Amino acid sequence: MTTLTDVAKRANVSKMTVSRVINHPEQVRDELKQSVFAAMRELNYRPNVAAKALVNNRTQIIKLFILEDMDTTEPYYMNLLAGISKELGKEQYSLQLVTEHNFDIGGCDGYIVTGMRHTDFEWLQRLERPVVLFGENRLELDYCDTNNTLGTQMATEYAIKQGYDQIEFIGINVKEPFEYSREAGYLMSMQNHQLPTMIHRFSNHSHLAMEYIESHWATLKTNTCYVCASDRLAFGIEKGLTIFNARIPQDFGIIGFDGVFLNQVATPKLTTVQQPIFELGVQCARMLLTKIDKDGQSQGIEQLTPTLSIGGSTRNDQL
Amino acid sequence: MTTLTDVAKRANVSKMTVSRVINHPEQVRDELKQSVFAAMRELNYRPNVAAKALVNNRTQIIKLFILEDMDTTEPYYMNLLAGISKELGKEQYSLQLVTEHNFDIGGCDGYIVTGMRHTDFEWLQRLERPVVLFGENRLELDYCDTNNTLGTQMATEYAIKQGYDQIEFIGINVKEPFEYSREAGYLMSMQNHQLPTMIHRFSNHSHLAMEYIESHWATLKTNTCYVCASDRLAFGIEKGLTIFNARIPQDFGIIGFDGVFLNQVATPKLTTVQQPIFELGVQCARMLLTKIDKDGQSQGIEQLTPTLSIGGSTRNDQL
DNA sequence: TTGTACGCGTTATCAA
DNA sequence: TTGATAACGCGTACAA
Repeated sequence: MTTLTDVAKRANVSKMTVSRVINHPEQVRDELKQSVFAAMRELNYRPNVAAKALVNNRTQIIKLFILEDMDTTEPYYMNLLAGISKELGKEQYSLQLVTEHNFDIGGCDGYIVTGMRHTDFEWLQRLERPVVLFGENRLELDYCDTNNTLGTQMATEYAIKQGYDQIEFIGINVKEPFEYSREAGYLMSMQNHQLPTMIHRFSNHSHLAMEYIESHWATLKTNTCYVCASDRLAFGIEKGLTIFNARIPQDFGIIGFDGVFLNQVATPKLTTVQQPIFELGVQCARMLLTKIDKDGQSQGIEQLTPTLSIGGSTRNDQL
Repeated sequence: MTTLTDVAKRANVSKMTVSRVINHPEQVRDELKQSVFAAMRELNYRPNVAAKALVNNRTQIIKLFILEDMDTTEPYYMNLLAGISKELGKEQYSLQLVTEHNFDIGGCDGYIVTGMRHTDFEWLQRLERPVVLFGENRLELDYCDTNNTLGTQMATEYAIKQGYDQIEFIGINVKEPFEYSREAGYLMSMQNHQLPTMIHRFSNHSHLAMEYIESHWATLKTNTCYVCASDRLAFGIEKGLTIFNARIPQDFGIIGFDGVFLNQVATPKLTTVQQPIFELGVQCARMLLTKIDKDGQSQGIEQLTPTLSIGGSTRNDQL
């Protein structure tokens, strides 16, 4: 294993110069810098993370809190994790998962928290390291999320453009910001077009949406499009409609929200507001690293733009 | 932050004694041990992972290679990760994900590899740290996996017991050990009962299984049970049968394999061979940590027993 | 059984 | 702009 000292000898400088080349390159003459770089390359130098962590009083560890019951949101997370991990890796950080299974102790340099409900606010505030949330909040905490309002606006506008007569919103009955934002997007678009609104809410389980369709089939009007707050609900709506052999997308349209996995296995595939989950992971990590670097200074919020992924559950050209 | 030295002072011993209490407790008198423990508790001592890593020439990092395309297997992995992470946490290890997105460099103490195909064998062998695979292999590499053969035996026996006349296997057309083992379980059970066997194979996509049913509907015999090598295929079979309003489970039975997510969203819910994914994660990590501890010594294999999760896609009492 | 001295690889401080 | 030194917290080797 090559160390700083090895590189220093090879380049005929002190090890401090090598260290500076890495951490404060502006303090070193270009000439020296070049020969140090050369030495590092020749010796295939890799900094020792542990030594660095020790002297900086850091752990090089980020904890990821997953506060929601994992079974309900699973398909989602691997992409997030991949994004986070990619970004953390760049600065030699590694990851510890904290779930319901191991609410453990042990140091870290910062936290990424997903699935926060407002009841978590209190203990979150007591964390002694920088925190970045994945998911909207209205508590002045730094976060990254999809632009939820924009997402449902895109969905609603698309439904309108495709000529559906009624456009109804199938929401999740939680009192959380992401849901308010999604409903707001729907309401704004509808009001802009002076269309009447209708919102139904269920817990985020496909069978509840399916049962709603089953029990209300007689009263449903054709040429309705359901804009849903999640793919789970959209999936349930689609299954419900399929039971009655409803014509999708001709007589009923369905648009989901998430765009991870479930939209793909549905038949027909769901048109859905696709969240840029991987990029959100990258951004979360990026924001947290910056925050750590700046001694916990607030980093504000970051809202990424979703894309509307067109599937077979909506008409895709105007009548 | 309390250090070894702080604890030592409080307990009126040298810091080496404290260190020994942690790493070689058998070398310390009970009396001293007690007072050291007391001091650690009072001062809320937490070992400094970086310092430990530095002196031991370790990184306290485990890399998790996910070799398959993440989109195809997603729902699966979070449970695995949770299990791995829980076990690693106990010994202050943290995790780095290596996926198609970041095939990065950087040291670690060991590897967990999932989704290995036989073509990966060569470069895997060149890894310079202990490796444990998640998933069967026949290359003498240490691994943890579900007992795949037992799983399909359980499924097949159950189908027989429920009185289905034909029992056919829907396999994945990959030449990998886990698939051979699953097919073997089916074949063994069928032969034990002197029943005729039938195997179909598809890539692991639900729509392929669905299309199979669609195109062969006319020739299908009622009272057939499909034992599938994955929930994806089972899900496709079920969708295909549903198109024709086939009566499930009365006229057709379906049994999947995996038991993560997809079986839950299917209607009716799939009877499936449920893999103990979380526990497999724990075992993988456990095995790897032991292997690291024993200087890379081979740890053999570990096969955990799956459970048959009964859903609505099979009859659940004998005719 | 317990303690002392030293080194692990890095960075900050201060002096040159 | 560069270098010498000390320090981070812990574990090994050796001495007591």
